[in-house]
Amino acid sequence: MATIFDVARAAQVSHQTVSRVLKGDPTVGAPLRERVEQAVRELRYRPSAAARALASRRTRTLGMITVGQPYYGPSSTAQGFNAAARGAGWDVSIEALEDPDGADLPEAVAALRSRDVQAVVVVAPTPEVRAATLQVPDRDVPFVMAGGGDDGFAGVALDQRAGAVAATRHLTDLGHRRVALLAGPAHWADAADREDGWRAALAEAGVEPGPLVRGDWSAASGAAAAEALRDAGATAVFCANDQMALGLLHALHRSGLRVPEDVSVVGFDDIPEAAFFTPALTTVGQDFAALGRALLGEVERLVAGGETPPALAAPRLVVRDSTAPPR
Amino acid sequence: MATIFDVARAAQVSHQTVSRVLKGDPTVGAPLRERVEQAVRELRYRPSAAARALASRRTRTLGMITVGQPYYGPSSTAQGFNAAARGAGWDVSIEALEDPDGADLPEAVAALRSRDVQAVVVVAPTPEVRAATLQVPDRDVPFVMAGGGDDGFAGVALDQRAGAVAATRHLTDLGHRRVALLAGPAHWADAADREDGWRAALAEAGVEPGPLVRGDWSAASGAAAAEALRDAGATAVFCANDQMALGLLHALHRSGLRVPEDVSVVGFDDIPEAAFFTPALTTVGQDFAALGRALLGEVERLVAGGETPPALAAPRLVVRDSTAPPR
DNA sequence: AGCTGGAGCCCTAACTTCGCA
DNA sequence: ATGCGAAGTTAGGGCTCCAGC
Repeated sequence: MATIFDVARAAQVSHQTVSRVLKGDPTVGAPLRERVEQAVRELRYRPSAAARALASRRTRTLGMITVGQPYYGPSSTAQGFNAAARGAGWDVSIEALEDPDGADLPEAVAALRSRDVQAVVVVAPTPEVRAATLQVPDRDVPFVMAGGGDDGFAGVALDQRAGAVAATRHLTDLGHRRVALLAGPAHWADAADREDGWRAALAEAGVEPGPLVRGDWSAASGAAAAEALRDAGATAVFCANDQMALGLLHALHRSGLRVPEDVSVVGFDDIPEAAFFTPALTTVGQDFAALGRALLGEVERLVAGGETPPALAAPRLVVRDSTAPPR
Repeated sequence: MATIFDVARAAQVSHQTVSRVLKGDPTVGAPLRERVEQAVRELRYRPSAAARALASRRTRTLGMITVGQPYYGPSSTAQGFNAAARGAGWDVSIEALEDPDGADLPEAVAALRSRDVQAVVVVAPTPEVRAATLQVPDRDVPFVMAGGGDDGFAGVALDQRAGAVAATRHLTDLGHRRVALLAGPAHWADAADREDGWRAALAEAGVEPGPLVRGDWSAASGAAAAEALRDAGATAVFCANDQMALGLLHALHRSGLRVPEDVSVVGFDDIPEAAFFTPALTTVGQDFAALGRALLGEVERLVAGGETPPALAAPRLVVRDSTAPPR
């Protein structure tokens, strides 16, 4: 590969001038700039990221840690973050954890650190991974959590609470007085926010909170919750994500209960498949790509001291066929 | 940060000895090795990846390009690849393309090249992205395609054809004589393999191929295909992925046809939700994590000249409730 | 065999020099 | 002289590799 000196020789300038042209320094005169740019093109010169990092002590690299199953939300968030980062000239180094308990987190963080990433973004952090992250010695770069910061972490999250309020209010507006929550796992920030919203909307409507059953985000856990929900006499169930709603729909169908005639069901996330559930799922749509971009905004704020990223749009209710007034 | 010289001083050896200990060189004597290891621990020394890359001209970094929607299969494959790569000491730099037509591919490849990645893995390459990849000038590192190589690319794929044969044979064994294919998009390697398997199994059973309708992997396209499939009188449909099967189930239900009584449906992939479709979907399970590991194996073979990775386990049929003998 | 020393990888940052109003 | 804009020069950054001892 050509080096910066080869380019300098070809353009008959010093290597420093080449460096200046590369970074768009305006103090380089037009004629020299031309010559350098042409030499770069002719030699197909690409600067070496390694040498740059070594000399400048900045790697222009961010670390991204993903956790758990490849669900739609986290995957979309990661993708949005990625695209935004590339657009801003960042390189993204990824570490996919296999263990939701975070057993492989130290190893992953070590790998990112030896890469000298300038910040780390954690997507879909389980409570265990959050805790493990706190244990990391010498956290000398910013960590940003997708899905809400706390415990001394920065974080960015969509307004889950507002989404949950919209979903629950939709049910009370339909006349439901026994509105259950099929919640996400305890200690997850996302799950807690959705639970808060559910409680708030019910309080506002003057309705006692219905039964609360906890799942683990999976369709299987949604199916497993069906019996308890039915026994508790819920006429409507707000599910903390679409997968659990799918499992619930499945189990209700099996037990002979009809949706929405016997029970109304609302999901959360609006995964692309939700419109094709049977019946089509009423759910809450979220803009994960925007969340990804916001994560990058927060990272840049922490790294370079930019301004606070603009607030994210609130999730919006998408009404389909799985909700109706109670009988 | 501590440098290798700091460690050398603390351990009273030369920096070169430290380097040897770090890479596990057996020519270092036990006492020195001890001293060095202790100094490393005490100083919390981590080698600088940038300096290493610069000096050794090897970055120990792989590029991964992902394309399109975050579907379960590709996401799982990416995750498996990632975990395997970290285990083998590779760093993975990721580029998520937003445009399935590959408009942002050159930019992504340029980013990876300036990072001096030693190989590039492309997950879920659309035909457009394959084509765009061929246009990349100076492809000086190996490119490995997940989902089958050709056009001068290396590739690793699960045996889609065998899976498709199993799915189709299951339907003919049940007595179906009019077995349709809800195919993936034209020109996708995966789609073609599944189509081949369908044809082969039908030929073997002495059954004329039923209608073939093409979708785009999405549930929406599966729903859109329902009418054409019904009009063609198919009693069974093999869908090239689970999402399209979901859309089909949904549309069939709406039009009053019952599954499996009126039509049998088989999917492909066995996404975690498939067991909770209504009815539970008979489908073909694939080990995406193994595919991810095999991708890494192929990369290492190309980079270091290792042995050919072992063959992947064949996909296996998972029979649930969406298939039955024709009436 | 077991260890040390120095050169070199490719850049950037800081300083220096040059030329001209 | 004075100052400033536009270039060049030098010194590392932290490691591996290749002689040497």
